Amino acid sequence: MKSKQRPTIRDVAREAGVSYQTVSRVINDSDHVSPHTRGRVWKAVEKLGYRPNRMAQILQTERSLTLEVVMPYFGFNRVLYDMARTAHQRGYNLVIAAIDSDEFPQALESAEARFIDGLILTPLFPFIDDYDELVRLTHGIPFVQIGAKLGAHFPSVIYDHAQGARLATQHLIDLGHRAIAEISGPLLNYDAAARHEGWQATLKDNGIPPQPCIEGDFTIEGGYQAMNDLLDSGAAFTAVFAGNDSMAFGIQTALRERGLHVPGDISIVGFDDIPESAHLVPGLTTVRQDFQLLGQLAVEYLLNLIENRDTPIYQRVLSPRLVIRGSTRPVR
Amino acid sequence: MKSKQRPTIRDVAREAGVSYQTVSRVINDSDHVSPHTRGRVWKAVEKLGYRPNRMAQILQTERSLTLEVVMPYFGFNRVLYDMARTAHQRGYNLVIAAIDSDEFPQALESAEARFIDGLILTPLFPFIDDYDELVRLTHGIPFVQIGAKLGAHFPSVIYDHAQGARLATQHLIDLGHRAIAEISGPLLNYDAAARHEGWQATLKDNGIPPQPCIEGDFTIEGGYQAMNDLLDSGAAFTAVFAGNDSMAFGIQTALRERGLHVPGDISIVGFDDIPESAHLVPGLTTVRQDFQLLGQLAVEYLLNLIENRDTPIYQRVLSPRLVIRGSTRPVR
DNA sequence: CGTCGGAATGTGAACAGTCACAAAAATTGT
DNA sequence: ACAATTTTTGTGACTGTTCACATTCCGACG
Repeated sequence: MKSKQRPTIRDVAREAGVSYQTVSRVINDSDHVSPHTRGRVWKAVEKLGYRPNRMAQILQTERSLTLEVVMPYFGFNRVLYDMARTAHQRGYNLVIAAIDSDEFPQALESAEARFIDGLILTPLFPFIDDYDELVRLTHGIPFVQIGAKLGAHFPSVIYDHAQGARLATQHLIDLGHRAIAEISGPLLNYDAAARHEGWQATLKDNGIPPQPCIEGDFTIEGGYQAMNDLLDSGAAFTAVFAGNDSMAFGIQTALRERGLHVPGDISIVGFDDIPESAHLVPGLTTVRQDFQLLGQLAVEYLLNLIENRDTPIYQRVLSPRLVIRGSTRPVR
Repeated sequence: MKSKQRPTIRDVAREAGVSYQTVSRVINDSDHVSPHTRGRVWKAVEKLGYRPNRMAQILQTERSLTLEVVMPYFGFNRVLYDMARTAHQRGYNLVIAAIDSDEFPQALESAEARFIDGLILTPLFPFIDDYDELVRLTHGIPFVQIGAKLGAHFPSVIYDHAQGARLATQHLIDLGHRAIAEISGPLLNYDAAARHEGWQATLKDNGIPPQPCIEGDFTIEGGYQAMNDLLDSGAAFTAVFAGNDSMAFGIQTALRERGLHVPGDISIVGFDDIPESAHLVPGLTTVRQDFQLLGQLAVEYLLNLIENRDTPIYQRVLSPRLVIRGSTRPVR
């Protein structure tokens, strides 16, 4: 009696007195196995504590039931867990490729070698907006991009950031503001750029001349720094549109240090509606995105692409909505 | 000429005019291959665009170079990305098992079947504090637990939360506070319980009678709710120790709504030092933990356990530190 | 009563590598 | 120059599973 580490399909077959192929059929829930045999096999599986060797299965089937999120530090960390959860519910695993942008091609090579079934991508340098080019790079592995450019012709799930920025800016204009500065996110980020354009367009549509804008980096400290720069520049404004809520936190601190009151002197609108924003003093008026939903939709779309070859290719665009709190007030 | 999908090691061998074993040696950077042959093989690899099939390698070697984080929703989401990054730097992948507590045993079965090399665990119901029991459940896969109980005799990386709570409470006492309430985290969470004990012990050490405590859930809304409950109970206090910063946000809102001023009427100390805390008004005095460091140390320890069989088993305890900001002030 | 159809089961050959050992080639010492 | 040694290369077997196809079994029907 040899004591092997792990029982194999053949051990189970011997135990149950059937062929290994029959065991394979049973564990794969295949048709054409008599209930009687099925029972015997399961009993043997139970008795030996047999678990199929996933790697052998993957080697044979070329399906790993694994999705990979390829993303740089910058961005969507907060959706990771929810994506993993959605994947798990459909029987998939989710692995994170935490890469620098220049490792993108290698990461995709590696994904192919590991039989990754699908990819969640974020926009990466250098930006690639061509579907065929992306298909080539991903070696034909189905993918969905989050945070893609509006209008991209490949599978993607995004928020309409320009629209969100329009809501925010119009809200300020409706309150009588005309001098509306912006602290934008990094403009080579599509989301940041779209918000920036929405702000610009809304000003223009309302006959307001161009207003000052400083580029931040989406962090609290970056917002703080940018607002100080803006104040130092001597620009006059009664309201600020912040590229995201984190920067709004820093902006608010910078204003307070200069003796400027929110919303008495300056109104602020943010973007994202992170949980803390409702509890700032005053509460932050902001544009809400549901990141959890975004991650969930992206994974579900990806799974459909994997499991139904004829799933159509589209861009799903979600509409953000304005949440009005205490940080905005009619201009004096 | 058959046009196979993917070139295999044998195709490369034929192309380079060597045996498949030699190709295997070259791609594994093994010794005893002449520079000349090595060159020929690499050229063939290049020419055919050969990439080793990871699944075949794993099947044979029983090493997947993959770590798995097994965790429920509750907890350490924010360290995911940093752990993935640390793993990546050492050539490992990281997969997330986003499970409910009752799926714990299945998750570990599955990990074994996928030849997961190491596990990052968080405490899960039912709590298991026995090393041998954990080894049994994990099928001998090396693991490191984060957020383990202080004094646990298995590989773990934690902060000393009781110590952090002592720093926070002593700080309030030094400011003259004696009526120091607590809004704790969920007490069956080890971290929350340790903070709670640190608070209690410090009061006792200073000859202060037991103070009111309400159990929250670590969320902003939970903190808001708990503080309202505390105020409704009619308890008298001049300071609050919050189980974490998120709850401190909710607590501050609740106090403000009741017309109580921070720090004028009530001082608050939080725990974690999330980035937003510095930008609350007033800035939140809190106990700082470096989550990034925690994740990084856990992954590094895990990799050592995997790669050196004789890595000692220990609990690494990090010391949090108090960050004093505007939310605490001497008692009136 | 032979044979036909369909369900149930079994067999050989992949899948793409690595390991252990055998064989050949190159290097060294005497 | 020849045996001893070392380095380099090759061969057979094996990892655990699924696929494609072959075979057996069993009742029903002409």
